Amino acid sequence: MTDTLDERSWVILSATVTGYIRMAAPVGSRAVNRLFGLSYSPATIRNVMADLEEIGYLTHPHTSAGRIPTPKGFRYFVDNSDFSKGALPAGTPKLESLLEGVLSDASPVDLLDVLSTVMNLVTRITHYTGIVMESGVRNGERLLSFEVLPLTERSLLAVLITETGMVLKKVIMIPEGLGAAEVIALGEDLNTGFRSCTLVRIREMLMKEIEHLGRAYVEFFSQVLSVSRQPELKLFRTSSFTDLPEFSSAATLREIMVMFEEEAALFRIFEELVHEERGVSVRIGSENPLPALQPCTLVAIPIMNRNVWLGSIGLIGPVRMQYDQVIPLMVYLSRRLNQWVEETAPLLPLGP
Amino acid sequence: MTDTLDERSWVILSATVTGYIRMAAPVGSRAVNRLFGLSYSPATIRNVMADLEEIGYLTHPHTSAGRIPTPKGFRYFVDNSDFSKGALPAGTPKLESLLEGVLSDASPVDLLDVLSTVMNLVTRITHYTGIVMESGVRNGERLLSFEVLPLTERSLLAVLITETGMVLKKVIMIPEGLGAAEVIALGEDLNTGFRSCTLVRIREMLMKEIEHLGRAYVEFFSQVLSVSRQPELKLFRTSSFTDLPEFSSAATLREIMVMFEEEAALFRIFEELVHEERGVSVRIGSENPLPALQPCTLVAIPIMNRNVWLGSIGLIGPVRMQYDQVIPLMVYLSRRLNQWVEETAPLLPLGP
DNA sequence: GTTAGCACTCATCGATGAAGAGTGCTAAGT
DNA sequence: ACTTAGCACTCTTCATCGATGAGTGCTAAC
Repeated sequence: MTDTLDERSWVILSATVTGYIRMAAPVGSRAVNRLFGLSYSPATIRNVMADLEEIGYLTHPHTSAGRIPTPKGFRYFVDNSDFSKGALPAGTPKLESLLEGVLSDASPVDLLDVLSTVMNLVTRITHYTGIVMESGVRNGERLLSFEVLPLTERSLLAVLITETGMVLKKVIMIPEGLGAAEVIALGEDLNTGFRSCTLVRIREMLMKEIEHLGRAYVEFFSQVLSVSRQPELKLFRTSSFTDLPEFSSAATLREIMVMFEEEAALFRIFEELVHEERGVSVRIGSENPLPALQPCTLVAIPIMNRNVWLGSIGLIGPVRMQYDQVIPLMVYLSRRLNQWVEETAPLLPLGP
Repeated sequence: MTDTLDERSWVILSATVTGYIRMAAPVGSRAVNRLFGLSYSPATIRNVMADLEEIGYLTHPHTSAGRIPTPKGFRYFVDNSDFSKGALPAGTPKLESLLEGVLSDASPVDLLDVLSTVMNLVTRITHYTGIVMESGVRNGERLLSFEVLPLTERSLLAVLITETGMVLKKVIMIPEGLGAAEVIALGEDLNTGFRSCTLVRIREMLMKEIEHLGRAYVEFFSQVLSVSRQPELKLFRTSSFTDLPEFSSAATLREIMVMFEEEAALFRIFEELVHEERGVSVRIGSENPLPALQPCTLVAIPIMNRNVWLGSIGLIGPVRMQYDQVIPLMVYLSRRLNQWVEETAPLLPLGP
């Protein structure tokens, strides 16, 4: 499958892909010849293109049109290009200095905010849609503080803070047969008793305790146990697709918009990517699971702190994405953000 | 301006508007006559329509087309219709029971979540775009708890909880010349000293104190003072516009998508609406400030607790919105949600 | 093995014209 | 005086047609 192309074929494939990225339209033999000043004549290029089409790297919308790279063609292009010295998108130096500013007085405790700010900037530069995701509850985290506060006559507010600064809150109805003061005292016991235990461990221990206690206590504890935190997802510049000719029809735009509303599906994608790759993931066209993502490329990186997944950021654009700019940019972001997290984040647990 | 129409004109205006809402296309005299079984002949209707056009309630895309209501026409229609006994949209009974379920075991402490759940349901029924907004810091709120917790060697986490259950958190760098323990003790003083003072008051008092204290202390306090909370905004089913013929062009869709990314502008709109009206606000077409909102109608209600604005919810749809369904629905939601908040919310402050 | 030449294909675009919906006016009806 | 039927007229929509031009694939010459 992954045949290695000879030099000439590679040059022509590469030129076709680059041309298509630039023009957003099928590129013909003549265009490849002229645009890239190749020494091969259009006729030769045509022959090579026909070969490339046979291996499945290029297609033909119709007889008299130029060639379009297939996802497979893009994949070969991405895998075999050396982007390391590629020019970052215009505005990157500015981004870098802004990024340093953002990171210097922020803490990973506010990860979602920081990543949002970053992707906001990034989408301004790249003109693709940005995604920021923060993973949900991380059960391995340790308890930093647990507090129960009076809210109304019948309810209390339980606030649970983990060592990474995650704040979980939950309104607790005062169980029948218990007074507010009693419940608060109970909360204080919990706070002192379980401090710096992991959340899973606390749950386990509470489960055991529950048997020995009365009904009312059980009710209180089970309410406490249900404190959780949903993963969060934010999108930036979803309107970027409206600028692209291949998404100029209302129908395709509709597909995209509907897809962006399926937060659960998007979340799953990032979850899967994290299990597969730790660096920059590139999913081109049909490599994406969602139908609506098939005309798109997703470039994503996870944000990790010592093997614990905190969240991810990604860019979604057309298949003819400016890989030469986006990939180096994401490599850079991955390195910088993960370094920042490791350096400034509160300690994370080692075991589960 | 607000001429009162005679019976016949009103019937015909009303039929035209209703017809246009239903057909999404200019409606002609014949259609009005047939569709609504009016006793006036097409010719008469034509005459009346010409009159209505002269007063500015209807327009003409071109000579041989039917009539379209102007925003002014819609406004008259909305103001003079009695929607009170109008049928709620299909699925409303189900919504009501779901709503009761949601409200029964939720607290206004999680207002954003609750409103999000509600609007998620509502947008499923109405097929319009939903907006949920939670207002930001409410300085009049009283302090319920303030806690400083160790996070890393050089930083602490300050967690501030207000009486409405809002949790504000902020990472505080340990000021030079102070130890972590000292800072934590300082936080505890603050907690006991200022409990149940309003946030503004606390800020005022801290400002005064600051003068008497050393550099390091000042630094700590000023970090604490900067704790704040941004307003939040969520959109639901923005793709609803893709189903409407009047937004079927990619260009108009683009406008809509870009507008929905302008969170600040949307926020401002809700802020202004709250100052103007306490019930259901209806902004039709050109009555909206944003250019991109001109082909839209916004129906919004604020969520209040004793004159304190907690947030808003709204529906955005085409100008030819199903007012007869949406308005009663929003009236109902306004009543039910505000009642719920007043009944179950933690006490809110009276003065500033 | 490479390239020039040429016939052929096919999408795009503008012009043309028929169809159809709806108006506005006039004149007749009540 | 108000209402309605009739009819010419307007203007959009849609399909058809043909010209245009880009680009290919093949063949034959280099």
